[in-house]
Amino acid sequence: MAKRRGHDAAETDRRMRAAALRLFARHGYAAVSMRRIAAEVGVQAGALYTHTPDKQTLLFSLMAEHLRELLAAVAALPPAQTPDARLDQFVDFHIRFHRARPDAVFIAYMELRNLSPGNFRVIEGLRRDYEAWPEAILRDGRAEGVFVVPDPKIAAIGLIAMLNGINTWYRDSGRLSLGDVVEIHRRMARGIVGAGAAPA
Amino acid sequence: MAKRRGHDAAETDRRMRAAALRLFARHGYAAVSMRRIAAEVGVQAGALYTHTPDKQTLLFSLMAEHLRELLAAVAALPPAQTPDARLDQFVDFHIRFHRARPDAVFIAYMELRNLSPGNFRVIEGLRRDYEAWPEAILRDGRAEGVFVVPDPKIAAIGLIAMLNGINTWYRDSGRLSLGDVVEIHRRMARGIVGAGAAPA
DNA sequence: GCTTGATCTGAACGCGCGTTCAGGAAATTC
DNA sequence: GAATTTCCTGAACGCGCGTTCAGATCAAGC
Repeated sequence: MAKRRGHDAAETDRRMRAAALRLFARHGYAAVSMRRIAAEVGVQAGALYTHTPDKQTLLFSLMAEHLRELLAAVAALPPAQTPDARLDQFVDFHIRFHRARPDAVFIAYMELRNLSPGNFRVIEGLRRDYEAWPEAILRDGRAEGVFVVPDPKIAAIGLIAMLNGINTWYRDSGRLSLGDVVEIHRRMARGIVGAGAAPA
Repeated sequence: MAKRRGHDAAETDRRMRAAALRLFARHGYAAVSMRRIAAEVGVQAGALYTHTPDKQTLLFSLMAEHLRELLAAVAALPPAQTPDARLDQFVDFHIRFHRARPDAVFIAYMELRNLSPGNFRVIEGLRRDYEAWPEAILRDGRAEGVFVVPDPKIAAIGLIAMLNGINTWYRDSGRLSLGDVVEIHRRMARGIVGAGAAPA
């Protein structure tokens, strides 16, 4: 537990990933060089290769980490009973989880085309695993007769697309609080699944 | 009207823009070189600079052209009377217009960060002009008492986000026809605005 | 058929890219 | 306190980048 003076693998690793996340989100994978990431970390470019085999793997691991955290978090939600309650819970969870990680979300959606084919398949699989959660809620709600959803898969994807849009415009300093935004989208989500809006 | 043999400005111009549109959409602005665009056109890289002052302006003009076409098209829609009919019409229009131009749509949403600040402001303005169309429909519907929309601006943005998601998964060879997709999203759009779903 | 003007070629400019690697420095192990 | 291990530096590799420009080519105008 001696004090380290700059040669701490775990710390450099953390810094590298944080810098890459921010820079990839801000400027795009192709536009960010390893030298620039290294400069943010405070090392020379070559030192990064102690912590990642190459730039492509760095991108992939950032995306995979984000999606695995997302899946773990959604799986850890406390059980809710009715489809309505589960939908409300999902909307709240999705908005808040994604709002807390704008850079990772941005990368996970925008940099798919910069993944190698094999890495792309892995990420796509994780994304589909996540989409299965709202889809199951919609399917169950339809089976119980409380939702009217012609196509649960498309409705789930559409719901996620709508919720993801929030990250492009929401600002903490804006007109609406995050709680307002959640409430508005809960209502719209209930509308999408034909659950009938709550009384005004 | 003599037959040209390779030195036709208009033709080269058209080819350059078509190649840039496709390559930017496929690989991203930063990852596509002027040499690669030139190779698709069948000229040397230097020749492109007869047709665009630089790469940045080429990207901007592709985005601006797309958005101006979009605005012209939405303005040319035949008038519809009720808010319900206008919403149905908008959903149908948006889906079909965007489906017909996947590359331009992709670029207009993904390459915003590669625009210079001045160009960015122009494109953002055009996008807001478009968002004003569905927002007006929602606002009018609420004024007439047929829509229940707490926040028309957010609902309009959410609606567009949901509809834009289609382009990421829809394939002509898929399970659903484009007509099916339109119908499903018309229903979900009516749900978002609290218009009550049509009978199953 | 010569001149003009538009269009393209081909080479060049300086620069930054991802990645590698020999060697040095510091912490850890014995 | 010597040996080992871990992490980093600094230089280098070949390559492709956006852009420029002098000169070639060719259709159009007179």
